[in-house]
Amino acid sequence: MELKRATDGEKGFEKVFAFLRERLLAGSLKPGDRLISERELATLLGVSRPIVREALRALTVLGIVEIRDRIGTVVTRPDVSVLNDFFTFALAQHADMLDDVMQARVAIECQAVRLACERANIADFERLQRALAKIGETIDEADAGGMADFDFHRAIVVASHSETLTVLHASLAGLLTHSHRSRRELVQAFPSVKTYLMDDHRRIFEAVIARDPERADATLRKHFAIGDEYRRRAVVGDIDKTSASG
Amino acid sequence: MELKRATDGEKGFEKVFAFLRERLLAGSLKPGDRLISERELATLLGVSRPIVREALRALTVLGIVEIRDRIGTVVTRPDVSVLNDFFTFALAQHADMLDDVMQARVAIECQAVRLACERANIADFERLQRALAKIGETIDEADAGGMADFDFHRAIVVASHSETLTVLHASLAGLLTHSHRSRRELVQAFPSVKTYLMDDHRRIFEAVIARDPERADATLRKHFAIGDEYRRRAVVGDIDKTSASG
DNA sequence: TCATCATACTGGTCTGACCACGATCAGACC
DNA sequence: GGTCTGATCGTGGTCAGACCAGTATGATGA
Repeated sequence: MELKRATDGEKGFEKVFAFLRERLLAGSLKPGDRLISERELATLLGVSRPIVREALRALTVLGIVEIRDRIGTVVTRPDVSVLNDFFTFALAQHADMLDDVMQARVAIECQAVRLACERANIADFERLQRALAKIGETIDEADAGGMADFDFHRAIVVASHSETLTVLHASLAGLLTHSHRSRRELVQAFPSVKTYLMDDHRRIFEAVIARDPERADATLRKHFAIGDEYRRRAVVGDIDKTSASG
Repeated sequence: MELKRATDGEKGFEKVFAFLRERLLAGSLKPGDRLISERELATLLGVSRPIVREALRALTVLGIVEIRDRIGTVVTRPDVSVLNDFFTFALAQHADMLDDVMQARVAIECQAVRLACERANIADFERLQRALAKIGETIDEADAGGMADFDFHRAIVVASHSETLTVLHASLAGLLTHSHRSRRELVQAFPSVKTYLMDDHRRIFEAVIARDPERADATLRKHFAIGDEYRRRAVVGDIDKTSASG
């Protein structure tokens, strides 16, 4: 029974995947190129079409390729947003990881704000300013306020003009939306949070405008620390105080 | 004609993928669990087995699940090595992404070193010290030196005791190894790199020992900046100079 | 009690078919 | 001649049923 073999050691899926990987890494398959049809690929490699589809689907979730219904399979420009899927799965395992994820968010944003100081352009400034204004307008609304808060922070990362940081931030943000919302609930508990929210964000904005990375980083970092402090006090039911540890 | 079912709008692959994603994100499917067989899954969701296999394969390349031949499909603890696949593809066509990823690495490590100052224990200190010693021993070797360098930086992240930061850092590691290796080649070009490598890492280590987050962050950040400067000078063919912009 | 073997699983794969729709080109119409 | 229309072909999307090769398990025999 000379089943298949001989052609190469890999079996089925691996064969197809390796075949495509080779072309993709070598550059003979570039973004925009259309692959040959699944049927051709199947006969070419001596496997069945379902196997070919497994390989194509694998490349799809890796963001390497896009399967277009009734059109064909085309090579896409690698998009970092694939990481989103992975991180969602990877980080959603434990709920107690929220604090930990927050640390990663701080890491990303503090680096982003530094880069933003160097790279931000007029459009970035305007976006930040709009987000800042929005925070002021929605200071008393929980949902809208939370979104405005997040938009500002996202604007910082966007202003860094780093795709990697942007994607990582977006991935982590999904897990932290609750954090943002609960933060806004502090507004009711602690009136001083209002000035904290406005002043902090404004100071960060000003530091970026001044293109002062050190100050921007420090201010943003302090902003996070104070937010933590507020949440901590909310947990223990402390009364309002303006100061908070840094 | 009850073609597709009205139970859900998604079709085929999406249906299965969404079904499994739900369980995985909700936590009803935890690492170590064995999924029901492909056949059961197929009948349960009203799709064919090849479709189920597409979904399982997708989860496999995402590192969420492992298909064991003739055993079954089990949920794995998310493994970052998947991201290496992605980055390998991405970089094959997009070499300029390296700088961008480097920014993410700086972000992660600088935050990690701050946390390490707070959380590092004796074991972490010892690991850092061993890594530091290794850097000194392998200062003249390209490969071993690069590994020692990377090990030190990884030890910092490990000392942060942040799973998320560790995961992110490890995921970027695939790319960073190249960066690390090429960095070591600078040792030949610039003798002063030796002292730079030793002194910088030692200073970082000392800052962590002193549990001084600000100094640790600043030192590490400067370390990266000087490394960049060396690489820049290597590109333009500059001669050796000890000082570098910070 | 223990070793052996039949059986019922599992994943891995193939075959051949159908559907719905986009693309294409020939033919009809203006 | 040029444009519009429609049939055909190709594409992905899916299905059903089958076979293989091992694993795991339980029944059977020693």
